[in-house]
Amino acid sequence: MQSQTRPSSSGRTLEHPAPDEIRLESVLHALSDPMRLQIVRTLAGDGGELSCSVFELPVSKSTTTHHFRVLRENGVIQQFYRGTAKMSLLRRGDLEGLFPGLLDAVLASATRQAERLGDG
Amino acid sequence: MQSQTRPSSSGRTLEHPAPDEIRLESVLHALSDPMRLQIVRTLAGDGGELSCSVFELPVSKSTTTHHFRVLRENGVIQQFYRGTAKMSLLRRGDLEGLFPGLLDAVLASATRQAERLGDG
DNA sequence: GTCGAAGTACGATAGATTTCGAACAAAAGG
DNA sequence: CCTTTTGTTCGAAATCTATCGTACTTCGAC
Repeated sequence: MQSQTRPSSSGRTLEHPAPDEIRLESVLHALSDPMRLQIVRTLAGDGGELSCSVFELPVSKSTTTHHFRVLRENGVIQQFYRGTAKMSLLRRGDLEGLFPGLLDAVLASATRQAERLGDG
Repeated sequence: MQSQTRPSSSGRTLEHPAPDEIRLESVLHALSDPMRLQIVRTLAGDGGELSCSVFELPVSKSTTTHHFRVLRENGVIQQFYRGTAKMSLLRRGDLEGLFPGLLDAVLASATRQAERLGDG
């Protein structure tokens, strides 16, 4: 059974929930942490895939790993390895299909609040 | 200005955050609990004010008190006393002003998910 | 004035969550 | 092979959360 199961890159596999496993409550919870909301805003602003290291979060490396994992396990982002880097991107399509308008409303609200609090 | 205040609001005061104190992350956190999301859905469905006791939640009275308090302290609902009952209603206007479209997107997503999971 | 209904307050507890540092692992490039 | 970059894993600690039961308060009705 293990003849050639490893899909693409070496042996580093990442678990992602299927679309029908993504729960609204879990997504809201994932987005309710300031650090994670900032990550999602950055990903949305870029539009593509970003390596974890481009986020200069004011926490340690292991904490950063933790937050990206929460986002991935709750269905907010997709991740994969490219060399030594781990790339992340928003699961825009899946989220829009499940919860139409939700992500955009959250992102717009976050932008609005950042402007209101003087953190444009 | 007290010519005709809320009937018998005697000494029981309830703390509510002012609109500019309501944080997006806090609202998302408040909505990320299944019990609280259910409460908000019921309030939204009714459109008006409801007493806490009409919610037949599968938890104890003290836990119910806790959840309503979280919703109130995070700016999602407004509460006031009427006799022995405590009435709750959504802060639709305030939330719409701060986070346009957010509440509607969450409510629509919740309805959609309930249908998908066979819980209409 | 007494009683029931509706909630609150007060611990208490079990389980999450966020955070850290130190040790480890994989890939890329000399 | 060795080193650097990038990120993971493994405890561990501090804090937060959801939950409960019991005792208490407040209001309206009788």
